[in-house]
Amino acid sequence: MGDMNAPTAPMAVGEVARLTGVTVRTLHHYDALGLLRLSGRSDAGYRLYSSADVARLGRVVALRRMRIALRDIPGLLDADPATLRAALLRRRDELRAEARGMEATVRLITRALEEDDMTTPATREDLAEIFGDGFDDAQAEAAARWGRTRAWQESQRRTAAYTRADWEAIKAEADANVAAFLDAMTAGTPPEGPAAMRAAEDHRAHVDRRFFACDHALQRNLADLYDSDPRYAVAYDGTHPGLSAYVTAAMRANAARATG
Amino acid sequence: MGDMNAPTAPMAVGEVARLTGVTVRTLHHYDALGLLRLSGRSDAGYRLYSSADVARLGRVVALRRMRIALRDIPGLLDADPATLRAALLRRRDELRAEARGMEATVRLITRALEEDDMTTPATREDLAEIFGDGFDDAQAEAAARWGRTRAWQESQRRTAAYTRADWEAIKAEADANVAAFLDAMTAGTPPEGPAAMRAAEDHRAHVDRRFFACDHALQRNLADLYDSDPRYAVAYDGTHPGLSAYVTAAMRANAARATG
DNA sequence: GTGCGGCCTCCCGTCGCGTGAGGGTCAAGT
DNA sequence: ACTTGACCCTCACGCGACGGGAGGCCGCAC
Repeated sequence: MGDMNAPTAPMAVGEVARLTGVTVRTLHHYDALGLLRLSGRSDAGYRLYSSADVARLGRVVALRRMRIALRDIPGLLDADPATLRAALLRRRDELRAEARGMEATVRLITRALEEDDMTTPATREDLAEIFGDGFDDAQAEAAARWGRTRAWQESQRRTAAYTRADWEAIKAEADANVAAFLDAMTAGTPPEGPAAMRAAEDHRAHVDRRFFACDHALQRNLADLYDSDPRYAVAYDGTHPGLSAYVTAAMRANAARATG
Repeated sequence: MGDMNAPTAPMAVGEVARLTGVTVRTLHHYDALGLLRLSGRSDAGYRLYSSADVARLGRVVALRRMRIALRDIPGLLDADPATLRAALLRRRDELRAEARGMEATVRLITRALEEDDMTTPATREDLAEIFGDGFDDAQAEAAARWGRTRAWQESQRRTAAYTRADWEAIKAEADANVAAFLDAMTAGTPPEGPAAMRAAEDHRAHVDRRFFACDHALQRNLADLYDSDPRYAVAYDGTHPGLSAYVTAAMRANAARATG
């Protein structure tokens, strides 16, 4: 009366797909990767899945729900619990890191939205947040020292319109530049060396684009100014002693190289 | 004395890359996409970036830090604030959704780790969590009703070893199956229609793989059993009246189709 | 015999670049 | 004048996990 072979009758892709919730294309893909050593083919070439195959696929799907990479899955299907555990721990850490990255981006966008970052100038609070507290004091002191120079006035005029996004880009550029100088110094190359020259030229271009027209003659003046201003020494040497002297030497060497 | 053209001298890719913190390859890529209408080329074919180009690139980089897709960026660089705002809001929502997905995966892995999901049988608490409270009662009632049948005993023997991961897969399969029946019913197709036949056959295969050997003869018995047990009617009809009768009719039709 | 649905095998597309291969260009040193 | 060595160029493949379509065979029902 009952059909005796039905319970173990192998299934074709469509049924397996419906049973497991994956697409037919996915089954093809897994087959192409050799992830499923499926039990056979019909005469017409149809893929046939036994219930053991479907069970195996179920474990694959479970691992995929944990976002385990396909290439790691074959090694985990028949792994001992300790190996599996280690893999899951590692993947979990990676996912947490990714999620944190996403949330950081969400916060970045939120700030951009709240503060109309991209269109309105940054506030003093923004600047303090980006560059650290004490920014106001430094600003006032700088104004007192150099407020009458042309360069300062041009800088003031230009930076007044900078948005928070601008300032963040500026800080990123400045940080990269300091890192370049630091690399050159800790590598033991002299301030006249090619690495320091590149960094000094980058620095000049940075100042020129962001603050005031700064050719190589003015770069020499800027080096003098840095040397004469303890704020710069503190900023550069705070973490790495000797860096400020290295930087100003490189600036002079670069200026000399360019102007003769 | 000063070199008058330096401040506006266009830069080549390497310098721009160092200034903005992106790679040279990225600049090539943006150029290929037409994202940067850069000001020109040198005689040798070198890309030349004016400071305006670099400023534009800076805005591109700022948007990329917000994980805005490259294809959306051209439209946002010169967009009015409202458009930009809308795009940022949309992207933020997407990122939040992605982050939530990641965290859900993290929780999934955490549970798998804590409960040794993949190797040890699930607990009653697991089952209550997956299938809802009342699972215990239902289990006891079912045992009282059908405890002496062979099918029940086989089912008990097999399910005893199922892990939490197994049960979650089972629930996913069952949900998909119910959805298939529901689709067939709401589409107005009869219980003997092809869609319902597929769903009924899937259901039989599901039971066969997961619980007890279930051929088409036994499927008919199972339909009788469903009709006789108010728990099934409640489970199926709870959300969609008439579904349980539709399902058992389909089961009988499928059994008849297969056994004649 | 003729649909129609399901199955097959390629093979291109996705997204944002990384990473060569193979070859010109440019400033500096010999 | 020649050679480094550091730039720059243009292809073009690779990645990860499939989606989707073209073109064609298979099987069951009318």
